[in-house]
Amino acid sequence: MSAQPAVALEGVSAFAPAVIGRVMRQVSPEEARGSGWASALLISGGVLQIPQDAEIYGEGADAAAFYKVVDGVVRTCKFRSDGRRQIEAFHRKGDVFGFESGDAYRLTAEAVSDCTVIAYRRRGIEQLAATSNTLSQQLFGYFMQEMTRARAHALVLGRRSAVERVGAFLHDAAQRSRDGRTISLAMTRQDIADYLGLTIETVSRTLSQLERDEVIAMPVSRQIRVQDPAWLEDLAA
Amino acid sequence: MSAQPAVALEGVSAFAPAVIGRVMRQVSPEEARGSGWASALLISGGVLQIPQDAEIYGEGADAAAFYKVVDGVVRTCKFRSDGRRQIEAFHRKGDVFGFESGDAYRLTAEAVSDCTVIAYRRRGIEQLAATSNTLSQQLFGYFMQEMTRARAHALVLGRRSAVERVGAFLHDAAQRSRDGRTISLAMTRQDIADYLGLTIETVSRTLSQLERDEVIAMPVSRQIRVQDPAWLEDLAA
DNA sequence: CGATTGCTTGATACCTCTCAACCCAGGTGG
DNA sequence: CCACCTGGGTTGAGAGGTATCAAGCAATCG
Repeated sequence: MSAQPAVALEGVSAFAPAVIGRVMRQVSPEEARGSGWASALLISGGVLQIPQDAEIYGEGADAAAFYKVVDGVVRTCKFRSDGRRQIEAFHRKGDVFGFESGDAYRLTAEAVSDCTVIAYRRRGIEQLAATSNTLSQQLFGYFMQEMTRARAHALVLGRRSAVERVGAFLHDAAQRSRDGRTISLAMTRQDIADYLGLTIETVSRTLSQLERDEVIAMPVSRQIRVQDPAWLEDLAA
Repeated sequence: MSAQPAVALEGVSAFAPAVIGRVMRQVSPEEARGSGWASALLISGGVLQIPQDAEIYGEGADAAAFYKVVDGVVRTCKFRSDGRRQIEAFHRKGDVFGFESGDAYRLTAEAVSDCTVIAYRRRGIEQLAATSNTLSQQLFGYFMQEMTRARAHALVLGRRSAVERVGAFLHDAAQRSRDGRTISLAMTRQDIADYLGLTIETVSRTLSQLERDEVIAMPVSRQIRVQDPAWLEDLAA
């Protein structure tokens, strides 16, 4: 269960899931500063390598930083008392995650695959935003993106049938792929199921059915090619 | 399609459901300026009275304004090609809605009950935010609230059973009520169903079952009293 | 008063969950 | 090299819950 991420030169406290990671690779200054605004907020040593399935931060931990994905995929999720897990979002290269209104994280963030992320200090962000027009707009943009995704996710979950949910997931994934058709999945069927509010079996069955209907091709389970984009488009409408 | 929020004194076109409402009541200056920041953005004549079920703005319309609820309840929703409707959120007194990242609204806003809302100009908001620390923080706060709600809604919809969904809805509604137990519903069963991704019959049956189990009391269909708060609490956990 | 609207309740069909078996690829160890 | 194990994924059979179709009730309205 424990997802001590990682990676400590010396002793990582077993009870401090919030303290994680260390610099393992040097990222270029341009990459870290990203869109220009971030240098003032960049945490020294804030470039983190997170191994697969390791925790980046845990629910309830002090929300002192927010993060930007450089490489890999991150999931933010909630664990219920009955053991079920709801994935709120997958974050890919360029996405920012970990914004919080309160002092503590309300979700857990974990690495779906091996990841590189950059941590930015949260404290002082408002003051900086007030002095810098561009920073303000950048943050606003990231924020909007997060919100738009959250809304879109809620709309998908509001759909009742499994085909519609899986279809929406594929549609979204295809949109973000290079050519708009070829999807390489970093996540397991369980991840997809927990994201869509379905069971792993239903996800598997639905994908198989879509393959039989020649909407998609699935040479291996983690590689999906969309054969009939129009069909997905209609479903999403 | 156009949703000029404002305020036609004469002639409401029968074919322009988007053009609705007009100033019917004078709202005090303090009320309109609200938290102090808003006077600069307040649209002249921007206090609107919206009759029940009227549209405030439509999906696709130019997102020139955002709104604050003074009184009543507003729903933001999406209509699908198959005629189904998904309600993204209910907005109550003090809530702000209509934030958009792009130029057009992605959702439709309608009055669940007779409403009073204030419209604020969106243009120029970034500049203002950059010059005013307090405005920036206020907006940030509203924004965060919206995002937190969207996330919470997605988590509820990720839950599979009808009892859990209805329970979460009741829990939330009770939280916002005066005494934490007595709920006055402004919305119909259909609204609730479209918000929870269920059918009207399932919502009705679930409420009846909860009443039989003495978790709630329902003297009339729009009035619900929570008898067993702990039970709801456990369900929400 | 009949018509309409919002809501509840019943019977049945359908879809997803659950439980279970099985397949496959990769890794390990004898 | 092969037996074995493991984790991820697929598939099957049956149970259970929600959607669907249909009827009926109560309050409101013209």
